[in-house]
Amino acid sequence: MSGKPTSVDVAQRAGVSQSAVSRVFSGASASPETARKVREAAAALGYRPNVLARSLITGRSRIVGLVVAYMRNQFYPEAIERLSQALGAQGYHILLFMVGNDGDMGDVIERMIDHQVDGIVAASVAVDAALARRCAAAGIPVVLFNRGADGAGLTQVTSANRAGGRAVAEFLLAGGHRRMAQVTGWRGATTGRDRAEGFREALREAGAAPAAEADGMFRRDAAARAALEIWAAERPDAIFVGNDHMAFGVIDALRAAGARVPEDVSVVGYDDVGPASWRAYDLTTVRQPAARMVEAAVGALMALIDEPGRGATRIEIEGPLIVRGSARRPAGVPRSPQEGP
Amino acid sequence: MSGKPTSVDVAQRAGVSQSAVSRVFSGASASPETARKVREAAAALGYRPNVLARSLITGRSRIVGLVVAYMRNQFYPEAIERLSQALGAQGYHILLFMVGNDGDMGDVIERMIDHQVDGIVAASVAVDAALARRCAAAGIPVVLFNRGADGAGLTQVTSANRAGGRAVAEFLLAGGHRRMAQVTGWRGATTGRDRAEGFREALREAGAAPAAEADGMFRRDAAARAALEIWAAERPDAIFVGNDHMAFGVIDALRAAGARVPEDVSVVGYDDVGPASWRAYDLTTVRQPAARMVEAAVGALMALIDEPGRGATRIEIEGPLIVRGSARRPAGVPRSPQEGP
DNA sequence: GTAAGGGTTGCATACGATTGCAAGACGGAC
DNA sequence: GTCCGTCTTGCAATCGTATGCAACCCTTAC
Repeated sequence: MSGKPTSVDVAQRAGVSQSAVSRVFSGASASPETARKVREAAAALGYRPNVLARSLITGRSRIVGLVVAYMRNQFYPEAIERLSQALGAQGYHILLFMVGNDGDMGDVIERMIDHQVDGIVAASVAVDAALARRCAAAGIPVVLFNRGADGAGLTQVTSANRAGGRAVAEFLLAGGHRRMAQVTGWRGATTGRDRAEGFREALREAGAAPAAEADGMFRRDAAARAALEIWAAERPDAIFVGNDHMAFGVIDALRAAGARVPEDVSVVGYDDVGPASWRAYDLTTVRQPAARMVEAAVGALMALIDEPGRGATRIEIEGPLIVRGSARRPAGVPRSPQEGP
Repeated sequence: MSGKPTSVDVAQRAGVSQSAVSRVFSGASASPETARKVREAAAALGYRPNVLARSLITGRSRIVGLVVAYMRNQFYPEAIERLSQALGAQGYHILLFMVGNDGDMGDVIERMIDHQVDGIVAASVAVDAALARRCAAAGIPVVLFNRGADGAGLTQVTSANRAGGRAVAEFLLAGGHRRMAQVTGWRGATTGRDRAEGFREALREAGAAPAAEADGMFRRDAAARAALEIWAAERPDAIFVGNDHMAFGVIDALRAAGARVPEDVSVVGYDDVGPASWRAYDLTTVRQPAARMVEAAVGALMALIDEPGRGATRIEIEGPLIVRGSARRPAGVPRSPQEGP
């Protein structure tokens, strides 16, 4: 009784067995009378169940591992904030892992398994088939967030990236653009690829093709450089950038080169992170509905935890094109109404 | 042997006792011969020690709880990224908690204690004396990051906020500004208060005083509104904003009101987050050296974990004023050299 | 009055590791 | 050859909780 009180201490004080205490706190059946005595004793002693001991025996930790790669893209802090809330509401906690872009993902997975996490959310991180197998072998469900995986057969939640890319192309076409380039997200990521392909596809259907393409690697500086080269070489009248984070860099670089946005060149992004609505950028972009994506991801993860045999699902959440001032608008298309305070 | 292999399985296969396996993996002494046999058997079986069982008995989880309030200020994602690395290097993992600004901090602390975290890092979160006592009673050291606490007697790591505020005032004075206002960080936070006081102090010593003051609450929109009111009423020639996150909003608002930055009004921020160096803002600001602050915080936490009796320390890390284009420069003062790629 | 049945309760064991203790092994000094 | 000290090693207890099993109570139906 010197350190933290245990269930035994509570049992003694309440005049019941240790099992009774356990049952009261784990929700198993107990008579109202017993429950009352136990709760009173527990309150008097300041008892709280030891989650480690509980996890050790039940095999469930009520912890989910969260892997994130690149926090400088504002989309992820925003998503993490929401994930934290959604998982918290389900009684889960977050064990956070950050990996470099080329991350030693294997080690991270191993450490998550060590901690007996009940599930894993991998945000914008590559999980290959081998890692997926390790998790499956350990009985730990995985949900990919904002990234797909090719052969791994994992559940994934993304926005409707292809449709988003198409929407951008159609918007630019309708706006009378003729020489449309794109600085794509990293080609090694489904997210980047799908957006780019949707864009290309819609152009093709209109009998057009991108005036230029370059891989921005999801990195601001790389994207800015690529955009400058394209600007110098091709003088496009629009550039579709694979995400907002890169688009800010592209706009800065274009302006530094003397180009006016959108008078000389339209720029469209993807994500609709906070700064996209800031006056300095006023970015036309495709919104990724973080709230709904998180909701779906958590829902899918809970389903997998409850029913391990369940097959993989691919969830795509559609998001609207948010029309602001960084791209010339087709006649009759108004700015999107501003949201929030 | 059906599920995950345990130390008993390894022991059997290696022909040694279970204790021997434990000793090999917990770094206790063992003969080279035994160690070899154990490692081989473990490798063959794919054994990894169960950290829950280990924590249960040792009382140390090698997990630190991280509490964060406001991820929209880029400083925190950046800091978290570094914290993750620094703690990882020490063999610690992060259990992440996000709280609203008015957060139910009590609940969070309780849940951290439940998980037997070895330490807590509270980033920009208010920890009052009562909560501090709870942690002390549970034997869990706490380090405040980027925020001080008044009566709680906790170890804290901040930048030299008062000195930073002074530096801004001196820089603006030297630049010939005459009507200097400030939009402070939240007055309820030491960080916001100290910066504001340093600023005021330096003005006073020069025989001046702020032309206007308002509390920006560390929130972008509140700061922007406050700045607009000040601009309309006082026409200051400079505004010191309590952090970069608010400063971006202030600049956007001023420009929207037709003011040119810095020709009509200089704006200076605090933090030097990533976007401060972006062309659209090109913000003169006081750098908070996140790397060194994190290093200090982790160092302090490790010291407290190793030596629980240790008294509280207050660490202040000095950061330079980064001179860019958002504020008129004194003659002869060059822009700060650009860092990084 | 007795049997059946549902709901509570306590006993004892299990989860998978760490660690104090005592016994064994080995080497060196005398 | 004996004695002592150091290094290994196994035994067994321990961390704090969950849970199967059996005993028990009480109610209801016959």
